[in-house]
Amino acid sequence: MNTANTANTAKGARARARTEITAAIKEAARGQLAAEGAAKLSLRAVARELGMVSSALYRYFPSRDDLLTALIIDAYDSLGAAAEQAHHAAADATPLERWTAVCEAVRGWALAHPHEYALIYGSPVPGYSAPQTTVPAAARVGLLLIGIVRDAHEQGRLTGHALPAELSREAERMTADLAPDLPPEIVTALVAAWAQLYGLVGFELFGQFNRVVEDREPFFRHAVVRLAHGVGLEP
Amino acid sequence: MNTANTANTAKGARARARTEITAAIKEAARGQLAAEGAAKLSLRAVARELGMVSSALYRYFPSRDDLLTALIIDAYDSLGAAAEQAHHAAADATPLERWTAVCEAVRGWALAHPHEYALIYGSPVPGYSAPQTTVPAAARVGLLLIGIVRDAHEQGRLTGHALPAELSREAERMTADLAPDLPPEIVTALVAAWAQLYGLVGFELFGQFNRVVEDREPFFRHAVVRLAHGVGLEP
DNA sequence: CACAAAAGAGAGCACTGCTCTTGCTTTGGA
DNA sequence: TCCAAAGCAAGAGCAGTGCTCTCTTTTGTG
Repeated sequence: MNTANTANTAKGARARARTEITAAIKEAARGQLAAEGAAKLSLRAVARELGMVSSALYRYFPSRDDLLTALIIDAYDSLGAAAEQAHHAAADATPLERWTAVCEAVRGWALAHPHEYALIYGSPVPGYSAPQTTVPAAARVGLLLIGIVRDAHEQGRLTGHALPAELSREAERMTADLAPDLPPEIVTALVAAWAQLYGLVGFELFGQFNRVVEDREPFFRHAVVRLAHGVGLEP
Repeated sequence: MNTANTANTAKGARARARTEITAAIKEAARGQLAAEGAAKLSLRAVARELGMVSSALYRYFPSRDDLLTALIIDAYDSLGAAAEQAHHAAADATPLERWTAVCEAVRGWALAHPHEYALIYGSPVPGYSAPQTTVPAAARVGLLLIGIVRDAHEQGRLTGHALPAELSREAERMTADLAPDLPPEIVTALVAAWAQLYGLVGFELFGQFNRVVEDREPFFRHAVVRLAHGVGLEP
């Protein structure tokens, strides 16, 4: 997959055609995904759209689930890129403003790509267990949030809340894994806020807010600011 | 001629058989759901398991999606019942304790019925739009949380946070709909916490916490207490 | 009892993911 | 340059799916 970068032109025409066709397949599949959802993504329909026969597709993706996995990775990357771009555009703002910028970028991307969002943050596909390949792409938004909180911490703009004793071990473990330079209570709150952010987005996207929350943008913005407060970010 | 009874068996044998078979179908479908997930729920397999032919199933459910809808309603009810039972068991405790009891019941039910949880809080099925019939069942947990917060409010154990001006209209609309006796800032925070709760549960269930949060029970408990604080519940 | 309504059985349609075999084209090394 | 090897597309075919239609059997009731 991501091995054909530098040697792209050096490789023969065949290899180039391969990456091109692979991209075309993903493109067509993404189209079906956006139109009908993951459940109705049909290899045969993709093949038809590309003017090939269904069995030819198996030269590029060994199974339907592998195609889905490729789309999942792309979706994570697309979401991560959107979040990073929003963060970059707010680079000079306060940590709280950068936090909300990233969160709103996540929401915006989700609303623009509902089926792709459902693919990565909805129910996992049948027997599929997220391959390790998705991890780096999936981590991008989280890393962004960690970075924002780290900056706030360095600026002395953080106030934590005490942790219960039963959680201290796990909090320290998570801290060592994710951000050893931050206090454990902050890291814990950050991880929870990370999950809660996707709760807000998912509820809006999957219709749970129908007839409950109507004017969602200000609601989301406020919820996300309160989320930041919970992590310790001060205005 | 003989026996104009039908008083004790008001519905007749046929109607009873119908409800029995309907229940058996749902039961078998639930089994497949738990074993393989919603995507692999096959009408034919259900029929096979029951010793009927697939076409006979259509006398009970007009389509596969209708079967799924029935399972969705049952799942909402099962989750709602679990939450209500946990709430009832903690009836004499403080609002904060009742809050955590309900939240932990939701998490426990989700862990015990992952595929059913995915059915109701994961990505919606292809073209399906939640029929209005699911609403009352879906609302049970939310009503429970509203009731807890209302009790806390009556006991004077609530402290709200100011809302931004852009949100005041929507906050008042939601308050009028959901809990006119509560302050709008509380209702807003409550709705957000409701969504965030499912973010926490979903991330654990769908594997987003893998290699991130290991000891999840204390993490969840603490997160849920902080959630309650965010709504204004004091210990 | 007779008759209409309800239920089951079976065949069949259009579709799916996937495999296997058969030819054709490109490629890289001798 | 030539040629075997590898890559690729096509087609047929298998087992499975949701769903519809027709036909037969069962069953409750007038």
